[in-house]
Amino acid sequence: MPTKKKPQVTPSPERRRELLATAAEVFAAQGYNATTVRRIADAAGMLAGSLYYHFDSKESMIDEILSTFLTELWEGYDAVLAAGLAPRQTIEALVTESFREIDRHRAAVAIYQKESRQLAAQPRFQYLVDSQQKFEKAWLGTLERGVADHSFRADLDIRLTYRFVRDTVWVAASWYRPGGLHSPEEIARQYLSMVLDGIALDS
Amino acid sequence: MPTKKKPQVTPSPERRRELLATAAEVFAAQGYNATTVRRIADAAGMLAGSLYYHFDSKESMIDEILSTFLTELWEGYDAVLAAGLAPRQTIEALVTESFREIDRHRAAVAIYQKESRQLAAQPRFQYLVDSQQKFEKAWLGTLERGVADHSFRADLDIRLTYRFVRDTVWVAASWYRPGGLHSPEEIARQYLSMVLDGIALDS
DNA sequence: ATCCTTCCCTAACAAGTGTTTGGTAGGTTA
DNA sequence: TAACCTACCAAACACTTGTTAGGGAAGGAT
Repeated sequence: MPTKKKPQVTPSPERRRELLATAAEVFAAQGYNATTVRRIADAAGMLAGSLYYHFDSKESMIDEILSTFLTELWEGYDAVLAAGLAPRQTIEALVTESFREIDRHRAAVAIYQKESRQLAAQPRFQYLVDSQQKFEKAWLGTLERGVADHSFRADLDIRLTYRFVRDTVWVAASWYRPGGLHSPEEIARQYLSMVLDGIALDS
Repeated sequence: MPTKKKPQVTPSPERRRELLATAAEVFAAQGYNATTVRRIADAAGMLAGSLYYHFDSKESMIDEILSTFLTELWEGYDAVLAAGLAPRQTIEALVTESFREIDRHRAAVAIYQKESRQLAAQPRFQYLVDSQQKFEKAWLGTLERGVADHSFRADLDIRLTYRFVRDTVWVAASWYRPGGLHSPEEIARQYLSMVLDGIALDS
């Protein structure tokens, strides 16, 4: 069989996860392109070349970081969407789940926010496009159902509303630090309160 | 005087502005670090080295793009803040002004969003930190005044509210395209309606 | 004692990076 | 006509980049 022979090495998955975690931190802090493999190796306490025992490229590092995150994210989302909740309750559950994911995958979310648009252009990262479409479908659909059953206002541009809700949730990853004053659930509660009812005092 | 002698050349300011505009587009599309000077030169129809007749570094290009944008932004903001409006009207004016700036400086805003955190670490870009602090002061102060005079809800974490309002406005630069269906003022109106009154239908 | 596997190091590579230097075509001024 | 200025090109520079190849130390298995 004259296929490509992978080198006969078997790095431990735990070590890989450790290295991916530190790589994710550096990517999130410096940006993917601005991050050199030497910088990652530094943070991991080894030399640049040694990373290639565990990964075959810098690109597959960010690939694994993002795909792992998205897999977990969709586990949560699919569970919510399958629960058959009313529109408003669905939005509440999705937002809460999102903040939990930000809590668990802060670095990955930050990377996703910054780099996904660029990466999505490459065929290798097609799953980013797929995920984004699925994402839009879920949120837009829920909002539309909510307008139909009079949970949500009908006088707003629905796409504008979608982007509004989506962005307000995910940009939180840029400033959120786990272990802060507020739990993910508390932040979700306040965000939902603002998004649903507004910050103005009705008089 | 044994100081550094600048080369005795005088590029035209109009050509500089043209080149900065194309550079800003490329920076916004590809990211600052991922953008090579050869790519900018390509887009401008010249060779990489020729850019150095007009600018002395890639860094001073992004520097000039951002500082020009911030100067104009603060002209608008300062006018609003000096008008002595009530809190709610101040917020409305600031948001509207922000969307006008996004309309005028779409590329610069996108660059600012993506790169400012990184750049702010360098002494050369200290003005980014200054601007961000002034920004926070203006918005937080207005929100606090609004809570005091019962324009805004008092049951929300004020810093969370600040980040919420700030982010919802500026992330729009990532998807906004001038000449679209909605004018900046129309987008501002809808955003304000959502932020102030929420997307839920009060029943 | 030998072998094998895991994990990292040393040292280099080719390609790409921002930048510099010297030159030059074409227009304007003297 | 000569001098000059603007705006660019051509070609190289020093350096950084991601990546590879070969080797070796440690430890468990045989």
